[in-house]
Amino acid sequence: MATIYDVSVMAGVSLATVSRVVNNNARVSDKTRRKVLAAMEALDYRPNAIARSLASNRSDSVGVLVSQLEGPFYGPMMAEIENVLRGAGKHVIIAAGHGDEEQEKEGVQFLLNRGCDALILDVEAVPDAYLVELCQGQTPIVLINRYVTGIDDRCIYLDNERGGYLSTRHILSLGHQKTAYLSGPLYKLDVQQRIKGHQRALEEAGLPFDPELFFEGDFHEGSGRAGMEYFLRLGRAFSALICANDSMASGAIAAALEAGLRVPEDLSVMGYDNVPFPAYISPKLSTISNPIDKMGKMAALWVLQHVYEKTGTSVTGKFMPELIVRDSAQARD
Amino acid sequence: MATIYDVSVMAGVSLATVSRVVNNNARVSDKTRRKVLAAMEALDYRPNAIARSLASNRSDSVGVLVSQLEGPFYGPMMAEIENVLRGAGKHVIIAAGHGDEEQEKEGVQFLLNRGCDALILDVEAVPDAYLVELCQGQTPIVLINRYVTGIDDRCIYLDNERGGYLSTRHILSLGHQKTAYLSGPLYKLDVQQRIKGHQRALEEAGLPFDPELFFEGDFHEGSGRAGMEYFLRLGRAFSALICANDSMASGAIAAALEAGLRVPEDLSVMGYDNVPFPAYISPKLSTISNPIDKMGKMAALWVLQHVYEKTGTSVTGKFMPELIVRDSAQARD
DNA sequence: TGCAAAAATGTAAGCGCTTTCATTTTGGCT
DNA sequence: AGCCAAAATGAAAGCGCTTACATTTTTGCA
Repeated sequence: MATIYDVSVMAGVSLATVSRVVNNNARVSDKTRRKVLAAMEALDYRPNAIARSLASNRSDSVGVLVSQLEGPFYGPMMAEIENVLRGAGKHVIIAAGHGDEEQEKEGVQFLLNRGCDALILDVEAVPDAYLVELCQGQTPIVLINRYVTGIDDRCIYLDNERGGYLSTRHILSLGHQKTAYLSGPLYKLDVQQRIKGHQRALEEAGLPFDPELFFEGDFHEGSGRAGMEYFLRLGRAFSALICANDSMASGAIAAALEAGLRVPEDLSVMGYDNVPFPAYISPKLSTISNPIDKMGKMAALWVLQHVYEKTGTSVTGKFMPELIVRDSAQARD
Repeated sequence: MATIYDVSVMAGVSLATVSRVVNNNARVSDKTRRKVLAAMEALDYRPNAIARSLASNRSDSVGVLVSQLEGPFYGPMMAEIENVLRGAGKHVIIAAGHGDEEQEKEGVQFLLNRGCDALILDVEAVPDAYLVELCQGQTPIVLINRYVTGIDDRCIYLDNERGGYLSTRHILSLGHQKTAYLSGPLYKLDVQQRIKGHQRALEEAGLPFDPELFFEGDFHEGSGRAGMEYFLRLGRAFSALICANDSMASGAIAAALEAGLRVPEDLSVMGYDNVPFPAYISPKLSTISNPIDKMGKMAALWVLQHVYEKTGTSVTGKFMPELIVRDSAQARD
């Protein structure tokens, strides 16, 4: 692999000059530039990103930490981030935290040690204090999908309380009185918020929250299925099931169908997140939009503005969920 | 940020000694080791990965290039790769090629320039020759989801011809005579292979391949829908639709249902890939397994063995698809 | 106790690049 | 031609680490 030194020798100039034309950040006479470019071409010279980072203390790369690589949720987000950043000539290094505090911290360290210019974090297991401290550090941080007081300006998040509210209000407006709630893991803040919204809607309608018709799942299809089976075993009547995400809703629907229930005729089901697939199969899932891709884009734009000093659209942190009415929920007969 | 120099001063030893205890690759007396570790602890020392890479010419990271970050297909693969590698203390840098030759090449360059110790590539747009040449280079390469003659030992792939064959044979065994085929982009090799298998099954049954009942989609739901609409508009009778992947199958089913057809009563549908979601919604999709996650794992193991010299399970390149019978295809009345 | 071999540690030269500062060249004026 | 500021270029000191090689210390054993 040719180095900058080889180029400088071939072009008959100094290292500094080659560096200047590579980085295009200082005046170089046309004649010299042409000589250098020719040498670069001839040697098929590729700047060594590692050496460049070490010397300049920047890497033109931003680190992204997500909970999972698989699943329908994070993919679009990563894709958007990559898109925006690549468009600006920056690169993305992705790591996974697996919703585990240790692994999340380790992932952050890894990205930091790799000299990322900024970090976009979707973390759920680390405590707020850790994040606040992280934000004091050298490397700029953006949080996605999480709101932490004290570093509001670094947070890009969905109003999950409102989403929970919208979902339940929709169900109630269809005339349902008895509803079951299929929740995500309770330690997650967004899960708690969704429940809060759910309860607010119930309260507003003068309906009680029934702790028995509540099941804590893990956001995966399997637990949706498990939740449905639990509710069925319970033997309590309910005409609508409100789920904390689409994956669990899918699992629940599958279980319901297998148990001989018709959806939505016998049971209305609401999802949450609006991930792609459930829109395409029968019954099409009514759900709450979670513009995770737009949030990813926003995070990338934040980085572009605050780290790479590109100007552009102003960055807003709070996103609003919307009700998406499809076929899985209908009016109660 | 503390450097190795700070640690060496605090511990009263040389740089080299600190480096030795950090890397744990040369004998250091217990007493010295303890002093150094104490200093590291006290200074909260974190080795700078960039500097380390530059000096040692390895990075403990492997680059992964996938076509897309979103969608149900690559997530599980990336997750498996990350899993295996993280378990071995290695890290993963992910880039996206977007199925575009230029972007794929650029992605490869990026990963190479970042000093990855090895590359795992899922590329579709670059020509075979490019890959063969790449394999001559310094950095070890593994190809996933692609078979290239001449570098067979670097390829981890699915027998797509067999998958196509299995899918169609299943449909034919159910008594269907008139089938439509919803293909992926024809320039892709795996797509061509699936078609070959399809045709072999037809031939074996003495049935003709009907070029009119053939539609080239793009692997996304939308084109599944479009394909279905095209077939419907055509007005030709067919009792089964064989799709080149699950996403298009989902789109096609949605369109069929909207057109008033019942699946599978009026129309049997086969998917391909066995991605998670369609298993959970009605009708559950019959499909062909594509163990992309296992292939990812295998690629990671290959790297572990050939690059980091860990021994372990032997690595096999060719994977066999399997028929997965669920509800979307049934015997013709 | 003395000595060679083994073990531990230190020295210093890079890895490939950026960047500050010094030096040389250029070009516009008089 | 001669002068000077501006432009172009070069020299060299790092960035934080690894590692070959040299040196010192320890160990085992006669």
